[in-house]
Amino acid sequence: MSEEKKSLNFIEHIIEEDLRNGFSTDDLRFRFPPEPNGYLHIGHASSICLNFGLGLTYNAPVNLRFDDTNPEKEEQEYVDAIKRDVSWLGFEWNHECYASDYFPHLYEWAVELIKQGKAYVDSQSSEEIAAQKGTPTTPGKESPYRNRLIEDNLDLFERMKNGEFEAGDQVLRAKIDMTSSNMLMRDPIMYRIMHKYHHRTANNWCIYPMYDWTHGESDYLEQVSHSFCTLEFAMHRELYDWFLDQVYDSEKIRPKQREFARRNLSHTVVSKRKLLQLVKEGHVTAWDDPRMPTISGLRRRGYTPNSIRNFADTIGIAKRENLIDVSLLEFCVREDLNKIAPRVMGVLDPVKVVITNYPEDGEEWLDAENNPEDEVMTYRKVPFSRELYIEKEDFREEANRKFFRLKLGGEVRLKNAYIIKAESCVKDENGNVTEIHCTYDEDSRSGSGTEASMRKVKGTLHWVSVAHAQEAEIRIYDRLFADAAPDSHKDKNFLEFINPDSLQVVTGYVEPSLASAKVGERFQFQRIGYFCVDKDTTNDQLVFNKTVGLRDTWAKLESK
RNA sequence: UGGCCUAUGGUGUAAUUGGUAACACAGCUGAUUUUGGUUCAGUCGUUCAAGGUUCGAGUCCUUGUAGGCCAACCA
Repeated sequence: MSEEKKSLNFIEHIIEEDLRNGFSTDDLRFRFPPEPNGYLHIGHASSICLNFGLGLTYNAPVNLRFDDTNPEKEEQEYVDAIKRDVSWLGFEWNHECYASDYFPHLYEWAVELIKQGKAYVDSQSSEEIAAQKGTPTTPGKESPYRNRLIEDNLDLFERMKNGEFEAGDQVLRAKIDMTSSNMLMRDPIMYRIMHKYHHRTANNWCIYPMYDWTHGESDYLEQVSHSFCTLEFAMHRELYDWFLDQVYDSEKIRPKQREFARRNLSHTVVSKRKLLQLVKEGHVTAWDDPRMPTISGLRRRGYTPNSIRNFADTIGIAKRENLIDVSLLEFCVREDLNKIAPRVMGVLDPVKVVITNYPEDGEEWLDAENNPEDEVMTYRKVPFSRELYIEKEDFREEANRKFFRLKLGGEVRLKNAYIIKAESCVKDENGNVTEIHCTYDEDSRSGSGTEASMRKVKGTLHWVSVAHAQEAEIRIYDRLFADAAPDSHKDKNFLEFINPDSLQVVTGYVEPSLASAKVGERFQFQRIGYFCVDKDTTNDQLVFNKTVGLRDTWAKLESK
C-alpha cells in the first residue's frame, strides 16, 4: 500500500512553516475552547476535528477549555453535554480547563496593567461609553476618566472586586487608542461587574473578565502554541496580541491566533443562538431532536462518529464563505453505515399479501444475510408464512416494464425467500388495494440451490410475516428547513423557512429479530434506508429514527 | 468616508509555493447485483475582471468588481 501524499490546508501550512523556522514539535499544543452556553453542532465538529486532529498528527496535547466568563448564559448542563459530545466523537483531551480557573491570575495581571498606567476604571454608563466609541469610519473620544490617578484606579478596581458597586457602575478598560481604525482597540473593556452566580466559582467573584482579556491569556497560561478560531475574530487578533504583549515572557511559548471560516450546512442553521431559539420556542423537541444539526441530534438520528469525522475531513478548512450541501453529510453516513449496519427487513407502509398455495398454518424460518459487505457472511432466521406485509408502493395492478416490482400476472423475488406471482387483488369501496393474492413457486427458495431458485427475476422485495411482525413506531425525518440557507435572507426570519413536514411518524412492521434491539443500535432496513433505535423505546414500544434513506435511483427516474 | 478578510466546476477543497488545474460530492451513461443499495467503468464541467512582470501566472504586482466581518459591560 503506497501512502498518498496528503495535501495540507492553510492551517497545516502555517504549522509546517513554523516547524521549518525552528519551532519545536514538542512545543506544539492546541485547544478546543467552547463557551458552555449551548450544545455543540456540526460546525463545532469541524473545529474539534481540526484541533484534535492536529493533536493526533503531531502527537501534541489538546486541551478542552471552557470559555466560561459570562455567568449569565453559561450552565453546567452545557459543560456536561460538550464533554459527552467531544468524547463521543472519539477524541481525548489532555487537560480539562476552565477560563474561570484563571480568574485570580487574570486579576493580578489586571492590577499590574493598572500600575503600568495601561488600564483604568471608567465610571461612565455603558451608553456614555458607547457614544464615545465612534463608528467604523469616525474615531472615538477619550473618556473623562481615562487619566485617573493610578492609586485611584487601584482602589476603585479593588472595590469593584469587593462588591462595593452595582452592576454597570464601573468597568475596567485597557488604555490603548480611541482613534484606532480597529474599534476593538478603542479602550476595550476588560472587566465588568456582575452579581451573578457562576457554575464553577459560585459567588466568589462579582467582576468577570471579558473574552478578549481572557482568551489570549488563557492560551498563554496553558502554553497553547496555535489558537484557531473563526473568521469573525480576525479583528480581535490585534487586541489578542496587545494583551499578550503586556504579560509575555520571551522564555515562554507565545500563542498565535489564526482564523478560519466557519462551516455552513445547507438546509439548517449553525448558530447556537438560533438553535436555542428552535428549542425554546418548541419548533423541535430538544437540543438532541434528530432534526437538529447538533452533535447530540445527529447521534440520536443514528449518525456515527466516524461519519462525522470523515465529513469534517472531506469539507476541509479554508477562509472563504461556504455553504456545504447536506447531501455530502448524507453521503458520509451512508458510506459508513453501508459497511457496518446489519440488514433487516421492515415494512413502513404495509399492504397484505396472501400466498394462496402456501399451507394455512405453514411456517418456515429462512436464512437471511446479515450484511453482504462483511467478509464472512453470517445469517439470521426470519419467519415466512402464508400472509405477509409488503410496501404498498411495491405493487401496481399494471405498470410498464420499467417497474420492476410486483404487478398482476408478474413475478417478483421475496428477499431471502421465494419467487411469487401476483394473481389478483382485493380492493375496498374506495378502490384501494387491501390484499394481494399471490402464488409462490415452492422450488424457488433462496439458497436452496434448485434450478428454480436460480431463476432471474427483475425485482426483489422486502417483506415481513404478518403473524410474526413486530410493530414499531418509525420516525421519518426530512430537512428542518425548506430553504438551503434559511438565515441568509436579510428581510426574512429564518423561522419562516421551517419545513412543516420535517417529522412524519408512522407505524411499521419489522422482523421479529428486532424485538431485542437496543437503544442506539443501527440497522439498514433493506431497500429503504438506515434506522436506529431511539431512546424513547420502551419494553412494549419499539421506536426507530430514520437516519437517512438509501440512494434511490428509482425515485429519481419516477420524478422525471 | 475607514479598516480587515475572501474570490478555483453546481457544491466543498487541493495544486510539490511561478511549471500539464486535480480530488470528493452532486448530475448524467452503461455494466454487475436475490437491496432500483453496494461495487465497477465512463461522462459533463473550473481559476471574478482588466492590465502588468515572466519563456511560463490559479499562484507575484497594480487597479477594479463582488461578497463577508467590525460601533455587545456576548463569545
